[in-house]
Amino acid sequence: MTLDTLSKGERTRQAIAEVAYELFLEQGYSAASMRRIAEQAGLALGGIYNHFSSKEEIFEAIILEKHPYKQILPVLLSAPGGTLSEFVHNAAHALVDELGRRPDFIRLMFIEIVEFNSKHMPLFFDEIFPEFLPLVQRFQTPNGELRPIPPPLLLRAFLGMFFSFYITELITEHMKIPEIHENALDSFVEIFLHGILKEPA
Amino acid sequence: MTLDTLSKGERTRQAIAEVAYELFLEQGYSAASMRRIAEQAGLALGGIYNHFSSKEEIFEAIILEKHPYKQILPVLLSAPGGTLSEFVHNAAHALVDELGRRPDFIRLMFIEIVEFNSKHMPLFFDEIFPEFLPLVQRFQTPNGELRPIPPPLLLRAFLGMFFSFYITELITEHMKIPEIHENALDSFVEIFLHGILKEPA
DNA sequence: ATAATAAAAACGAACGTTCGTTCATTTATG
DNA sequence: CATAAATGAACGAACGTTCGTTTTTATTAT
Repeated sequence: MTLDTLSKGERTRQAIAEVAYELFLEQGYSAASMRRIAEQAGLALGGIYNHFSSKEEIFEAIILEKHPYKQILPVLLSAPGGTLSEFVHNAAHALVDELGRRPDFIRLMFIEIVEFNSKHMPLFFDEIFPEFLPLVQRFQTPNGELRPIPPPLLLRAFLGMFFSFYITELITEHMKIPEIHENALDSFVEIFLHGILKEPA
Repeated sequence: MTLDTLSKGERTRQAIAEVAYELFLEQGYSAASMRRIAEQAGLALGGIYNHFSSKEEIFEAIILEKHPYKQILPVLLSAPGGTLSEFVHNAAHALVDELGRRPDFIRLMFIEIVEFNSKHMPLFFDEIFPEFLPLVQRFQTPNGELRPIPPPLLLRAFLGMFFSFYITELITEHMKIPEIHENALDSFVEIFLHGILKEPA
């Protein structure tokens, strides 16, 4: 996985993807040109096509690798918490913190929605969701405190809930009314827990 | 304001804006071409430039006219409610309902963020916020129940809070866990009221 | 009303760029 | 030495915008 063990081709491919990622974030998909990607990646225009068959294929590779859900996975996997309630609380805070540290992430979602009408999302969900499932299964014991909700649903609810919370913060961050936001995340956690637990926490 | 009283020029201008609005929503800003706008608006390519000096000027006109905040204004202005709490409750529900009826609105915001990095937003806020202020002033009496918060802040908090709630719903709507969402809006209302009132409702 | 007239609007070809992609060729790699 | 990678010119298409011209509109004088 280090630089030396990678073939020349693989290194170039990653350089292209990395540069394209930055340009897509800066300018959007259409406005970021193949010529500029090639230039910044340090190779000729035509050379890109030895590694990707089209511009959209570059974008698809980036979506799979850099989507916020993918970036957030290790953060959630390492969130502490003995009980389910503790874990949800910690995982939610860890997720929102991490997203706050990397506001660029969310733009990739926006770009996909605007320029592709979410057409890559089914593929993405199929690829990424299995990686999240161990999180859920950890607490899904036969007589546990969890209501019998299918794991994919649980997962989508969690991600949707706290991803949306982050977007909330993003939009309202410049409004500077701390009283309103101070405990908002914990309110979200409460609402979510109330939805998935047999007995209220 | 009827069709007859409008000059030919004004009618064409509106037709262009209307068609461009739909195309921008469908394809994004860059991908929607001037030729296609002209074609669908029923005039020649060059004719557009008798009414708009550039493609971006069309987008700016659309932002001012079709931005969700603008569309939501009359809905809020006509929301009933004797007390502030009642009004906030009704206004929040009216806003979320109206947005739910028109999911296209939110795409315009996404497009602006992705393709223009929010560069039109300051202009937009200056144009649109004064129109909202009567809403706030209605309840800002010297010894009222409202904490002394500057009206623009109050306004931004309200719009941010319930706009974000709508986005939440948008993202999680296909997840189908009704238990979680049933009373979520009222939870938002509670949180918001707790933030702006001297005494809890 | 009708005709004259100046202004507004529509036309469509053309401009210069830039786009994503291809390809024959050369260079570098393993 | 065979294969992978890089080259850069070239392709056709599409882009936003301009411009000289024609047509339509709205206003004025008859």
